Order: sequence, then C-alpha cells, then structure tokens
Amino acid sequence: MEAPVDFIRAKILDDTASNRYGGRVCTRFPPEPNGYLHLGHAKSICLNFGVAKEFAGQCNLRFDDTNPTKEEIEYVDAIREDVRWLGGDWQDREYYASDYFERLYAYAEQLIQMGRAYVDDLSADEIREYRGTLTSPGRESPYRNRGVEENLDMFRRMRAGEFPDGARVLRAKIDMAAPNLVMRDPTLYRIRHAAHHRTGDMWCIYPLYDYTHCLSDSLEGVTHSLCTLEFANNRELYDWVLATLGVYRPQQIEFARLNVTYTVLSKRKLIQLVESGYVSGWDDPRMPTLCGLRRRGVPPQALREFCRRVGLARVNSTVEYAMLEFCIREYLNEHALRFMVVLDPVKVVIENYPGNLVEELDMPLHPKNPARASRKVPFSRELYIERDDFRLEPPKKFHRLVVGAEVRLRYAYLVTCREAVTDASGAVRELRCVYDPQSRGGVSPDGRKVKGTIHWVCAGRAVPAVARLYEQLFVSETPEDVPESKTFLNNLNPGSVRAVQALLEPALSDMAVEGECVQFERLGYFCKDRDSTHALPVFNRTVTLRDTWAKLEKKGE
RNA sequence: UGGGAUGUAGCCAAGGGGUAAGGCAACGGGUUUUGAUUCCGUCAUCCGAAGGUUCAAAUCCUUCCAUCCCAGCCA
Repeated sequence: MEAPVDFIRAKILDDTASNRYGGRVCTRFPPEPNGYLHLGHAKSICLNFGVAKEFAGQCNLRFDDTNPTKEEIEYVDAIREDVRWLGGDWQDREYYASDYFERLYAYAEQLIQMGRAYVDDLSADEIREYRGTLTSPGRESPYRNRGVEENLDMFRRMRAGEFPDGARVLRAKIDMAAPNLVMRDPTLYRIRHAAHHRTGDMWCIYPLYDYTHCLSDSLEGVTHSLCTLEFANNRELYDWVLATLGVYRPQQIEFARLNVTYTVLSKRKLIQLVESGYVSGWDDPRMPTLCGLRRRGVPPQALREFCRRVGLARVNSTVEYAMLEFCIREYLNEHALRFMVVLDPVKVVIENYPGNLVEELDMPLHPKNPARASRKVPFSRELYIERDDFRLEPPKKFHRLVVGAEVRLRYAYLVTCREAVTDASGAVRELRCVYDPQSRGGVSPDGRKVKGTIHWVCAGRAVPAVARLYEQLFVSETPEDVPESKTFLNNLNPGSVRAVQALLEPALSDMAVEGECVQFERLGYFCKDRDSTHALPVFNRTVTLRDTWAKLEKKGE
C-alpha cells in the first residue's frame, strides 16, 4: 500500500531533496504523562513513527514532563506499553524533558544575560491584566527593565527555593504589543514546590511548554516537529527561543487533530469518566483509549490502517465512527478464526442417523484461507441449532429451517425438517429431521440448490457455553456532570455496537487467547477478556447478519 | 473591532490554470457451505458566496461570508 503524500510528507520530501538537515529525518512523539493514550494519539504516533520509517529516519519517544503536579509514573508506563503495542519503535531513544532541566536552566540564564528574559514579581492575576486583550495591546510590567545582575540573582534565588509558589516567574522580554498574544512576554519558568516523578525534589522551578518543547526538539536534533493545529500560535515563540539562543532549529508543522463521532477524545473528559466511576477504568472496553480498544480486541493493524485512511490536513474534521469500524472489520475478517456457536439452543434429532455414531467432521478455521488448519468437530444424531434459525411461520425470503424445507448444516450434512415438536404453550421443543448421507461435508450430491446454511453444535459433545443475549451491551447511564457523556455512553457501543454480550467463557477460552478475536460465525467477532469471564463483542457491522435479517424480514412483511 | 488557520459530496480526502481521484456511508445487482466476505454498478454539471482576469478558473485577483485556535504561572 503506497503511502499517500500528504502535505507533511510533501514537505519532508522537499527538505530531503534540498538536503536541508543534511537529508536527515527525525521526529518525536511527545506525550505528557498525565493520562492514557487514546485514538487521537494514535494518529500522532502513526504519523511520527510512520514518517520516520518511510524516510529511513528516527522517531524519539519523549515525555513532556514539565508539570509535576499532573504527571505520574503510572502514566509513563502505560504510554510506553501503548506506543509499543501500536507499533512505535523508539529503540533506545526514550527521552524526558526533565532530563534537560539543567541545560534548560543554563539557557535561561543565557537569555537573562542577553537581556531577553527577566524575573517578574507580578502575580498571575496582574500578569493576565497586563497582557491586554485580543484587540488591545498589553502593558509592560514594572519589573520588565530590571538589570541583568538583579535578574540573575532573582532567578538563582527562585531556583534555590527562596520564594513561595507563584511569587515570581521568569518571562521572555519580547513585545507586550504583539498581535500574537503568545509573544507578549511569555512565562518561561514558574515556581512549583512539588515533587516530580523523576527528579524528585531537585527542582522547585519548572519550565513551561513553550520554552521546553522547542529546546528539547533542538537538543535531540529533531528535524520535523509535528503537532496539532492549536499550537500554530506557539510556533512564533518556538522559533523565537531557538533563534534568540542561536541553537539548532527544527521546524514545527501543524496538522489537524483527530475527532471521531460517538466518542470523546479529550483527556479531561476521559479522566472525568474514570474518576467518577462511570467506566471501570482507563481500559474499560467502551473507552477510546488505546488500552480500552486493545482490551476490546481491536488489532493494532486496524488502528494503523484507520490513521492512514483518515489522512492528514489542516482542517478540523470529525471522522465517522463507521470508518474505524470498517478498518477493524477489514482486518478481523481477514485474520479471525471461525467457530460455530449456539447461544439459544433448540434440539435437532436426525431420525435416520445412527444413535451410537459420532463422526469427526472437518471445519476450516478460515474459509478463504485454506492454509489455516482445520479442526475436527463432532457430529451425532442429536444436535443444537440456534432457535432463531427455525421458524414455524417463516417470513418471506426466509431461507433457514422450516418444516418441510432442506438446509445445510455447515460443513456437515443437508437435512430436511420433518416435524416440529411443540409444547403446550406452542414453543418449539425439538425438531425432527432427516439427513442425506450423500451430503457429507455439506455438499449437495446432485447439485441441488440449498439456500440456507446454518450453524450447529453436537448436543453431547459441545462445550457447554453459558450464553446470554442482550439487545444492548452496556448500561447507558447518563452522567449529568460529564459533558457530552450522553453521546459518549450511548454511542460508544450502541447505535453502533448494538450487540451481543455472550458469556461464552468455556467456548472462548478453548479457542482464543486474551486480546485475540475469533469469529463466531453469524454472530460476530468476540474477544476473550482478561479474566475470561465473558467475551467482549463485537463491532457493529460484524453483526451485520443480524441487521440484515432484521431488514429482510421487515421488507418481507 | 487584533492575530493565526481553514472552507471540495452525508463523513474523511486528492487535485494548486485545461474541464472534479480514492475511501467510508448509502443505494441497486451478481457470486457465495457464514443472509458475512467478495464482485459489479449508482452516488459533486460542480469545489463557502459574489464579482473579475482568461479561449479556458475548484485552481489566479478582489470583496464578502462561515468555522476553528489564541488573553494558563496547562500541554
């Protein structure tokens, strides 16, 4: 599959052709370890690692850990795992902005020496007030023109811990009348007496994003610093810092962040769902987090394909969830092993089949891929089929089992139903059938057409599966205090994943490893959950069969 | 009322003076031992709007309209 040439790849192509950066390509994926990675990050991961690979370059994993009050080691571990799972390979280049604190500090002193940075005693509120508004220029701080020596002294005392949180900040001296608010003397350092997950109590001043990110990129020799659109305003400052310091200058390129319908991709909202207990955790299968998707059985290949298909542009856009589902189905259809399962059984007795015989029939594990092994399934006089696969009064175009009609038991035999035994209430108890011994394997011996093919299990030998069918998989409670949660909880699965939750524990543990999906034919794809107590279904359209039946029957009536 | 960015189908998205790629969705049909898959077909007289330049404009120019981002000591 040829990589589409989006505007970013075009730019890199250009830069390598003109030998800018010596033809080198280096990107980075720079998450802040303050939450779990989600679908939105997948786009960035695929982009950064993908581009690096395509151009024989490198992609670093860098934790943007400059805000100790929000970051935790739990998150860095989870992020590392998720990136690796998605296929990102940073080799030994695992970096932390906090590793650069000492050098960043030295650069700050250099800015002070150059007269391009100053310590400001104004409070946060005053700074905001002095900044001006979108349409009116700001005012200069009374501390703006402190001498170099005083600034240096103040800054060192900030580092030494002489001042409480918020007492002073280090600011760049740029232009309080700049039309771009980012350039109105941005804050570079703030005082934060807080323990950092890596540097502990070594520091009580921490650099801010705008100051840290560009220098980290520079220090690492990044060539193309890819970030989302909302940072476009910050690019001017990114360039200013590096130019003023006269250091190596990567270039920042922005692209539109990913939005997906029926879900939320905002760390703030996701964390709210977790903390308020509306979901069981970050890896709740309803979550759009990478770990949630993984637990749900979404293969990383599908996510990569999704990111590829979504494309890259500079327009804010919202991709339909259906696109994601398509990518998942596409991969699963190709790779998932097939099994038969009966959720709501009704007994079938093959009257002309010997009562003491059990045959071992071949069932391929994948119909389109004969290279896959097949397995033996037992077949005997008494079987179970899905209750729904038989109708006393069939709608039009129903071509499964009906009294007097012939259907194929998949990979087994052609059978004809002679009689439906019902109980006093009219419910079907048992189906009396006869089979055609010539049709072993399900082939029609004389070429006669048999439209219906249904699934079955051997009554005596089947793995007993406790199964339940739910119209809706998940409880749709609507948290009032979580914005957009209605959409979130109602649609994460639903409208979309209207599915089946089956307690298929024994069957599934027999067939799948955790995280792997198998297809229960005509039911959809199921994934064995980590505790193996239930199977996690299914991706909407994988249940298309159900949709299709419903549609056809509706039409028929 | 400042600055930055963006407008191509229901949703993504190519195309940057020569007469609108592709995918998802939708719809119609063929094949099929999963009513799945697969295959084939249909789906923008038109590119935010209005003017202008040109033999020729989605592409160039002008004006207008709409949407998003920026006033954290978050990233």
